[in-house]
Amino acid sequence: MTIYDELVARGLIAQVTDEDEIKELINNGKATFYIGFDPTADSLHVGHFMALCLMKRLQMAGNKPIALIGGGTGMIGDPTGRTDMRQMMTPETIQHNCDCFKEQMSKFIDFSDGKALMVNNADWLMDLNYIELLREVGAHFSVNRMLTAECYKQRMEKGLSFLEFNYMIMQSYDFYALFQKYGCNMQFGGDDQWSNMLGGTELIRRKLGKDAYAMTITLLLNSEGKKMGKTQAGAVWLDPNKTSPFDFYQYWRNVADADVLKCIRMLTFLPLEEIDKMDSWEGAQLNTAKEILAFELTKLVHGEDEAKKAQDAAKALFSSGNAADMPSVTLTEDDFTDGSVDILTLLVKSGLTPSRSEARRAVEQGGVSVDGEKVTDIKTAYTANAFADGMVLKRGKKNFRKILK
RNA sequence: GGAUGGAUUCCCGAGUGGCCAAAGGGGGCAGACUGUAAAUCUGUUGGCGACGCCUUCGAAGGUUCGAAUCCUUCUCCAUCCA
Repeated sequence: MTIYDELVARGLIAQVTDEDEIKELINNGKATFYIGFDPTADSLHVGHFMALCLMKRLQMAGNKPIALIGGGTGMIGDPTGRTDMRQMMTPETIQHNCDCFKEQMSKFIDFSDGKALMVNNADWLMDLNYIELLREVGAHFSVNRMLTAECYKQRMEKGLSFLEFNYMIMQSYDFYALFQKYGCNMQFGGDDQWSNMLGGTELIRRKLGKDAYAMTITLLLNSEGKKMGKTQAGAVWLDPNKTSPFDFYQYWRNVADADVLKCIRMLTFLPLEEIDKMDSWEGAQLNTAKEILAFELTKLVHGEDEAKKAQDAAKALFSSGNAADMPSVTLTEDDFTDGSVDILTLLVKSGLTPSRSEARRAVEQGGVSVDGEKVTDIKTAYTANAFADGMVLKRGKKNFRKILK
């Protein structure tokens, strides 16, 4: 099976500019492709992970990836898919984020011996001269056409600043610059980037009279049409300090039935034959599929050891309610008043509830338990020796914390 | 630059002097049911030393016994005109 066919079978490909040409290139390892990452936060998240996996797949097939960090485009902000204006980031923040991205990426992609490149578009975008750019690049863009692009259409209602309007031009310029500098002949990106990417291929055609290609990756949406990898608390991060391996595991362990197979197919490196077998699974059996998904992904991101730990912890917690590896909190002397701590303080201290009011509610509604015993009185208090072996505090069905002294 | 409309709690959106910690919906959280799923039903959803107190209706002032509501200035946004 060729790499292209595999990508199709996994449902990763959304749109392509020239299918035959792209097949030819990537199947034979002749593509030098880039994917851009805008440094909007100090860690990569699940959305980026898809792109990284794709890079890895293509790299394994002999193609050369270029990871482009958007130190320059980050200064502008991509309006795509947003209804509000982006918060402007300071150059310092952007730089910091770029550094974090670099570090995380090098864990996934092999950058040794020129097998892959990492570049920052600040290197060429920051030095652009306005008048020159207008003459050289601006002349090739039709405002009329740009306005018909989906990403701008939405914003026509809510308002779009000239700053953000230029994002497409910057991204197009990136492709043009990479094409010339590194012979980069293909761009990949999320499906929402389609119009920005076409801007690049057009620019290359007009400026240089040469062909370059673009391909978009299917956005990972759940059955309700929302982007996956987001929780109420925010994105699911790849940085273990921002999203612990356990939480990361749990996120995938809890995906909806309707989404499991799609996720396994798109995100894991399991062989397709194996995945096809799971296709017939139904009902409770899907629970096993979720375990596989969660384990595989945690392994990819945090390594096998962490994945095992997360899995063991999860299994132990949900069966017996106790486990060695679970997020823990250690109390200090200061947390005790008159030698004891009350349940509300414990809930807040452990981070299981954000405020005492919510802690109170949780207890009153019967959602809190300690070592498997439901707590019903908000005045319940514990002395230091209750924590001798570690206390398992639980709020709701899925939030556990081990409390130590 | 001018005219008009607007900014309310996590989001949408009511409220136009006291009965407003602010309707309704969405989302979230908890409970029941389950398979750590979905759907459904119920409760809950600013904070706190909690039948009371404190902070919140874009920002800052002012009027008033009393302001999300009235006045002034400012900031931001949308639509139309230039």
